[in-house]
Amino acid sequence: MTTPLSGRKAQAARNDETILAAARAVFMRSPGAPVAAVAQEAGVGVSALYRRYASKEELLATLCADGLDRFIAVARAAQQHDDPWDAFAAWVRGVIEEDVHSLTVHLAGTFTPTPALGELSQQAITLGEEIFDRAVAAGVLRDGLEVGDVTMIFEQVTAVRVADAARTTELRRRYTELLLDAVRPAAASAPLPASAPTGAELGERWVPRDR
Amino acid sequence: MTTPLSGRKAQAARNDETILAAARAVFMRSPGAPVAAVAQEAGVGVSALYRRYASKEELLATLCADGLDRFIAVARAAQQHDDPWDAFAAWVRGVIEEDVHSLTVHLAGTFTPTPALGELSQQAITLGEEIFDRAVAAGVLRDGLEVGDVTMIFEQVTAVRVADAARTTELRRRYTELLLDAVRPAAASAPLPASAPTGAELGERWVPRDR
DNA sequence: ACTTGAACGGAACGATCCGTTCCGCTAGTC
DNA sequence: GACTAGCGGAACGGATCGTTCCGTTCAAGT
Repeated sequence: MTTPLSGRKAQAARNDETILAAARAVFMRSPGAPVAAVAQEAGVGVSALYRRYASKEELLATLCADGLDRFIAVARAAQQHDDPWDAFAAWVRGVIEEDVHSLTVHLAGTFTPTPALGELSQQAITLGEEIFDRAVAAGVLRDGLEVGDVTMIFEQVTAVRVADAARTTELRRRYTELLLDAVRPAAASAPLPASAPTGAELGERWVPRDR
Repeated sequence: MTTPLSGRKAQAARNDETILAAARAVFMRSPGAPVAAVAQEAGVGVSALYRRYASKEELLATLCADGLDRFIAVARAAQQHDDPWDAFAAWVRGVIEEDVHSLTVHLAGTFTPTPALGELSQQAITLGEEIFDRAVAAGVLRDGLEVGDVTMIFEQVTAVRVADAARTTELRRRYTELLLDAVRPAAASAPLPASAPTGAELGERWVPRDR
């Protein structure tokens, strides 16, 4: 069943994806962007958008679920590696590459979470723990490192951003490798100070923010 | 000359510092905060604020200059270390500790830069280069690392933030040490990909942003 | 004691932004 | 050729925020 190039239905169906892609691009760039910016990026009017989503919040929730899906897909693919370190590195690189962090955590707090989102997020967390624990068991991570640290690494690399999008990707790759090096046992010059972020600390960003 | 506890002049002088400190705290927490938030944090009315600064922009510029001053002070202090690595580490730790990055780069682009600010910033850059080059000459940094990378490290660690301020400081210390480990020669498993950010890329954030 | 005015608190104003709705048009479809 | 799903974009209403303004207070000067 190939979609015909013309016809109203086909056009509308194509718009579905165009709009979602535009929303992803825009909100990744600036999480607080107005709805009109998404419409402009997609080359459509605002009404095309509101025909599909009842509100901005619903669009954001959809995007967030989409991000979690990607996260889970990346993690599952990474798990296929035989070597625990390769799996770990593939997971980290993949999450950064797809900019999944911007799509999830940065959007969290801008809408009231749904139960479905909670389940997806729980699944993502579990997958991450599996990959991490395997790496720990294999002794390829430095002492004292915990899963929460990896989340913070995502957060930190995601903060790398310059005007040019392609260059941003390049730079993120650079610091991903830097941090992957940092996380190996050979890098440790002393125990890390303080304690890794707890699940509660990482979870607090899901509650709606005041500002 | 001790300031008397009472008297209008004394009260006003005390307010000067209270307001600046409040502004620092508020804008470090959220760079786009309204003026009223600063007034509230300082426990004064908005008019006390506008008596001292002609506009919000002027307040931000003052704060930014203050941040650059701190940066320069930290760098000068770090330079006193005999050991090049100690100097480098002290510089990085100090900048993170004082959260100078939030005070400068995060505020940049929200106001039109003044020439004086440009000079301060140039001085800060030069100081950083001196410390960095000394470390490179001593061979205590991994191959391929450049000064621009250090700025990005500041940016990344500054992105670490949780609700509790004290805990944020702790966590930032943790990742500062992680990244300091990463920049040492022992950590290098392979050359870093891509190239370090150029001066132009780092400078572009000083031009006023559209959003 | 009385006046004065610097300093201030906070309400009010006006501009801007943004989510959402609505109206008129277009172009497939029957 | 009439009908209507889908759409573009102007218009609306609410919220936010920088700035101004007015009434009040209280230390200093007489």
